[in-house]
Amino acid sequence: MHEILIVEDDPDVREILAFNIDNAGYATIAVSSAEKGLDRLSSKTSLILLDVMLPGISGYQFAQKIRNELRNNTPIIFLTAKSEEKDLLAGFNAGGDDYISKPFSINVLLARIKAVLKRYDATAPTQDKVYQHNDLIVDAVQKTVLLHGKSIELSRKEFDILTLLCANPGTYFSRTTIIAELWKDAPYVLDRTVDVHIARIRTKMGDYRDFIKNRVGFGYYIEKA
Amino acid sequence: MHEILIVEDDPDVREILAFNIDNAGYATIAVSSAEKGLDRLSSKTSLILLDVMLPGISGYQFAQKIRNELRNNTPIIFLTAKSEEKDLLAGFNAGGDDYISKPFSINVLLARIKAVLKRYDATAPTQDKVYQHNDLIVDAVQKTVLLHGKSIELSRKEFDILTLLCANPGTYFSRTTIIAELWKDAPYVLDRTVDVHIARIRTKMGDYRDFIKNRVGFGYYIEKA
DNA sequence: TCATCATTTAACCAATTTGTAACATCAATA
DNA sequence: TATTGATGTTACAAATTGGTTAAATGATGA
Repeated sequence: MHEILIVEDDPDVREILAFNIDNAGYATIAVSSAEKGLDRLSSKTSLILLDVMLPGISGYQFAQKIRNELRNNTPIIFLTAKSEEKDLLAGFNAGGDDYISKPFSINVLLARIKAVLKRYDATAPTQDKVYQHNDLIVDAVQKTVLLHGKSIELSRKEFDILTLLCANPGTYFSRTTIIAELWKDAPYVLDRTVDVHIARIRTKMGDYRDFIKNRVGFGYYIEKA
Repeated sequence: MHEILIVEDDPDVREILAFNIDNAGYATIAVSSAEKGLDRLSSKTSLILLDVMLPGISGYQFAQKIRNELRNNTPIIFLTAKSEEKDLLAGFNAGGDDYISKPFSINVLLARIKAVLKRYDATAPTQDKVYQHNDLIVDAVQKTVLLHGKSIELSRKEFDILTLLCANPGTYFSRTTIIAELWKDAPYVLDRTVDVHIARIRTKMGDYRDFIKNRVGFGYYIEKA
C-alpha cells in the first residue's frame, strides 16, 4: 500500500484530492502547509503531491529542503497553477519528479501518480543499497554514513564519491571515470577536483582515512570485503 | 567489438567523435540526422550517441520512436547543449540511458561509454579476463598478479605488458607491436623502453624470471599452455 | 542583500613511474 | 671463434601521479 502525502493550502482542492486518491486505493495524508508536511513526511511516504504556491514556505522551497537538507528522495509531483513555473521545477526533473498544471482532471492525475510510483518502484530494488565495510556503513537510501556507529557529515559530492567506491569494492576508479559517473552536467572539471574531494572525505574519516586507497596509475578504490 | 551509432548534425563534432571513438577500439557509424540514424540502426548497434538538437526529427523524438515504435532497447547517451534539456530526458532515465552536457572532454565521454556498455553487458556472460599459466595468475579485472599464490606488485605499464603477453600465449610481440598496442597516446617512445619494462617485470618475478621469453628477431612471448 | 558552506581551481611538494643512455652479455653464423 | 646485431642490465633523468593547502568561485539560506 502506497502512502501519498498531499500538501495543498486550498481546503476544497485538498479534500477533492484526498477523496479521489484515497478512493483509488492509496493511503493519503493531507496537510495545508509545508511546515505540516515536514511533520508528516516519513519513510513510509511513497509520493508527495505538492502545491507550488503555498503560504509561508513555498512548495519549491519545501522540495529543496527535502532533497538537500533531509537527503530524502521521495518522488514529488508538483501541482502548478501557471505553466511558467515549469522553469522553476527544471532542477527537480532529474530526480524522477514530475509536475502537473492546474486545472487537471482527476483521471490524468491518477495516471500520473501510477506512472511515477511505477518508475520509482522500478528503481526500488536498487535502493536496498547499504554498504558495510567493517566499521563503516554507507546508506545510499538514507544518505548517511556511519563510522564506528557515529554519523559523519559528508557533502553531496563527497557522499556520491564514497558511495560509488563502496558500491564497487575491489574496482579501481580513475579520476576520469569518477567524473564521467558523477559530473554529468559539468563533465569538464579538472581531474584534480576529485583529489580534493577524496582528501576531504579522508579527513572526515579520521583514523579510517586510509579506507579509500589509491594505486598509482590505476585509481582510487576500496578493498574487497 | 561494439558498434556505436553517432547521430550528430555538426560535421566537425561528428568527425571528432567518430575519430576518437574509433580510435578507442569501437566500430563507429556516424550520421547527420535522425532519419539516417534510423537507416543505420541495427541489431549490431550496441550504443547510440544522440544529439538532442537535430534538424528535422529531434533527438528526443528519435529516441521515442526507437523505444516506443521499434521497441528497441539499445542504450542511448544523449548529448545536450543546454542543461535545461535535462527535463526532456527525465522520461528516459528509467531505461538505463544517460546524458552528457556539452562541452565534454573526450576522455570523459569515453569513460561514460565504457560504463554504459558495461552496465548494459552486465547480463551477458562475463568474459573471464583471468589468465593462468602454471603458477602465475594474471587477473585483468582486479588488476592483480599472483605468483605461487603470492601477490606481486606491478606498475601500470608493467601490468599492461604482462597482460598483453598472457592474453596471447604463443604469439610473438615485437617491441614495435607492443608500443603500438600500449602507447596509444604517445607511440614515439624508443624500442628499448620495452626491454627495460620487461627486465623490471622479470626481476619482480624472481625465480619465474624466464617466464617471459624472447626469440631473437621475433619478439617477446610466453609459451602456449 | 550578506554570510556561509560547497565546489573548483591553482600551486606546491613528495613519491612513484617511466624513459633514455651507456654498457654488458648473448645468440647466430660466417 | 670472431664478428655483429640483438637483447639484458643498470643508473640516472624526466615525466607523471598523488597528497595537501589555500584561494577563487559558485550555490544556498537567513
